[in-house]
Amino acid sequence: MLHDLEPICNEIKNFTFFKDLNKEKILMLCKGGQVIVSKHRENLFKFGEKADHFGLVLSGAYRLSRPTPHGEESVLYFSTPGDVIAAFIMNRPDPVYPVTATAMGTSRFLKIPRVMYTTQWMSNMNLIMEIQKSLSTRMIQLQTHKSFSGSSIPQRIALLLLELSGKKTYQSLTIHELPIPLTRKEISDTLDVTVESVIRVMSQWSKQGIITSNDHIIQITDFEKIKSISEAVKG
Amino acid sequence: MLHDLEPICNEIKNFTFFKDLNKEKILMLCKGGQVIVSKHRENLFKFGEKADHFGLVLSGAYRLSRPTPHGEESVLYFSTPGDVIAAFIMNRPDPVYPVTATAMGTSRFLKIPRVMYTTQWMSNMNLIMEIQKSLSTRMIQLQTHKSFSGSSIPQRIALLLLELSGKKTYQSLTIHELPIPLTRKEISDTLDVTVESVIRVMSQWSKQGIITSNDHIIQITDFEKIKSISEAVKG
DNA sequence: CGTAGCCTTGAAGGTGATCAATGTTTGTGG
DNA sequence: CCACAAACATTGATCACCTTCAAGGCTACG
Repeated sequence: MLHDLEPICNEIKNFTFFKDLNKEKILMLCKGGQVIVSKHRENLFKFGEKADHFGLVLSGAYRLSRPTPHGEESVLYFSTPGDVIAAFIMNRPDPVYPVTATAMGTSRFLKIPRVMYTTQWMSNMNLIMEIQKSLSTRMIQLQTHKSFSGSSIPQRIALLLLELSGKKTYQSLTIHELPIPLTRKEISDTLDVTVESVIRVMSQWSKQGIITSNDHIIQITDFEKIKSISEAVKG
Repeated sequence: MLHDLEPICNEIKNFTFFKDLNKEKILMLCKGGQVIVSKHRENLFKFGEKADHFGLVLSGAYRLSRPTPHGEESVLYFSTPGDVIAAFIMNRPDPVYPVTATAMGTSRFLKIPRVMYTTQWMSNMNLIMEIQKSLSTRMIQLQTHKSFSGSSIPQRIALLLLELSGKKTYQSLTIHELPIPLTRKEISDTLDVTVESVIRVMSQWSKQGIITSNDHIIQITDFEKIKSISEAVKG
């Protein structure tokens, strides 16, 4: 079992969570781990299911969402490589997944049994700090989204694009490309509005040359314009 | 200094966070702590300020909110006695408060220096688990709110009342009284809608005898009705 | 006793949802 | 490799819900 993880070890040792750890320690933390390859739109786990694993995004991306009362999906987060998923509920009494995790394109995930968290992970001070840091970042992000929920749809889309473009590693001076391929539906589910509304705004922007989109890859071509829209105050 | 905390010790030793700790240990954790008495509408700290303290709600309640782009306040959480506030950002590099904390009526707060968190609190496994549990609860609650943001205002108010009534300790069979006195404005700021909308819905309910409110104390008199409104699916 | 915070009601208007129809792309199995 | 289904994108028309604006009353408190 441990030998299966050897190649993975090299892949993950540069992730923030493991930055100061040696190979042996990493193998300890991931003991019993298993690499899952997800096809596009395939679920890793679903909202409400018994949560007996947590894990690490290796490649691709996963969309974390929840069903709404109307049968829609409310997207809460886009997880990219290096993100730890579902860890923070592992020390609850009888945990269930608070979200559905769906692959966006072919993606890979290192699935780790729950006990590893409560025993190995929790006894590592550095790791605890990192987990709490990433948790607080997510929390603050959610709160930011909430505080913008009263804004107009164009403003909220602009803010989302800026937020996501900040995730990217490489930054060209003029063109900002989002690191994740996004459908209009995914954007609308993130903002909890209808697809039609998102399309109306974004096709307008496309015509005006503010953004470009090709095969779900969105580029911000007029960064300043998007920024000013995101900052607009009505009244 | 330590002697000042002696009486506080008895007050807090029954809070969930300290349930399995003896007096000495509690005094260790709260060393350097200081009791703050807040008047109604007084701020403990403000969004964006340098965060060098965290702490514990002793009595009363504090409303945690953030400013919105329109100059409104977006209420994120109501903290009641026993809640730990601002702890989860203490191990960030250069922390600022992610919310404003405002007293709702006269309230008391035990303010603890940041270093206590990174040194004492973080080295206590039980405490870490409790912190993570409460953090994940708050996180899930925020996510739940988000997923309901597409629902109608009556439905969202109903859900909020049910959620808050669940916080109460004593449960009469028929009448459910909210543990926190709430203004319509606070409700509207929690749901990020206008006061007028909230008033229109709630005065309707008052007339129909579904709820009663007196001096900001809200009682749910027809629990089943509120429940059915909260579960309504349009279409 | 005046101001500040909260509650209330009404009228008008707009933003975004809903519904419907159609085109495009992607993926799958015969 | 084609046919068909499924997911995604687009556009227009209609309308409800909620915001906005305005005006007034109530209560608490310095």
